[in-house]
Amino acid sequence: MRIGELAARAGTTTRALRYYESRGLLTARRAGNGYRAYDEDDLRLLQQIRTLQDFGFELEETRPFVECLRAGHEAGDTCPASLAVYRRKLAELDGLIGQLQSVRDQVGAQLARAETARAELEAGSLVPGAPGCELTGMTGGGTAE
Amino acid sequence: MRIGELAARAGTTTRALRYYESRGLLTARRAGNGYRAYDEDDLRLLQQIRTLQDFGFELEETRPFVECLRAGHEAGDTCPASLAVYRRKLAELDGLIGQLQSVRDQVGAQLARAETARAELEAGSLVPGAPGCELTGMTGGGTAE
DNA sequence: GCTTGCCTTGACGTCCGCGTCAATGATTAC
DNA sequence: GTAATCATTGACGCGGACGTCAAGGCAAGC
Repeated sequence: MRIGELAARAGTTTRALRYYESRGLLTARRAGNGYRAYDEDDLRLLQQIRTLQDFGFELEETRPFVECLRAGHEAGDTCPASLAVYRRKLAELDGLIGQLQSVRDQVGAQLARAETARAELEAGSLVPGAPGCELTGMTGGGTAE
Repeated sequence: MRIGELAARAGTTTRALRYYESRGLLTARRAGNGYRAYDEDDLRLLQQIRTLQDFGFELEETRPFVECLRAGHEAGDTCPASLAVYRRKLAELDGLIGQLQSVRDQVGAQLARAETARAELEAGSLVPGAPGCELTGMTGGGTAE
């Protein structure tokens, strides 16, 4: 199997495969003409990399899984180093989710506050003799788009 | 106020301020010597930018807030465009949090599965006459770090 | 032969928010 | 005077995972 076919079968690009090779993952043997030659095992390595990449793992974090497969294990996550990466990633995800949730709550509170403030401004602007604070843009409740 | 003082008061760097200016946010007037000159209003603009940046907003997303303040409003989030950014950000955050939660759950499940598989392998390897599947690395339950 | 399509290596571009360095000029401290 | 600090513009670097282009070699169909 050549690089184009492998890339297609794994749903990625030849550029990515060459990049992985440059990083020391997914090394390929060469055919007589200099073309990279891959087999089904390489496809499994690549699928392992892609799965983890889709999860948001960095390339370096996939290395233990790849090495585990290269060592002959039937799954890339049976080796201790892979489990350690899983655990680190879980902790990292939990921390990140917590941060994002916190930001989400703060932004939500700001939105609620600002909406209330605007509603009061608009109510005031409808009263005769209200102060001259211009309400630029759409004054109605129109939702853009 | 010159650029160094403004940066210090806002807890950022002169480089960041020049970058904001290059993006069209936070334009400064110039003193006779060519130095940038800022006032308290600029500090408020900058604080608005920094707050949103700390929330993870992209620079472009802070623009409506800055323009709102420049238009004379007492808060940057009273204008409709700012509210729209808040709402988009909330939706974006919700989507992202959901994705991360999904990934977290999948990684957690993979970890549990792999741990179980390893436990069974180790149990098997303790039995005389077990197949020759090498368990490389730490075989015990040692938690690294 | 010719064209088309795959392959090779090498190198620069992308995105974003700056960091860092360089060379030079203004201000301030002593 | 002079040294230290602050300012200016310009330009390159970074990280991560590639995209994209260039210039050429190899293979297959007609």
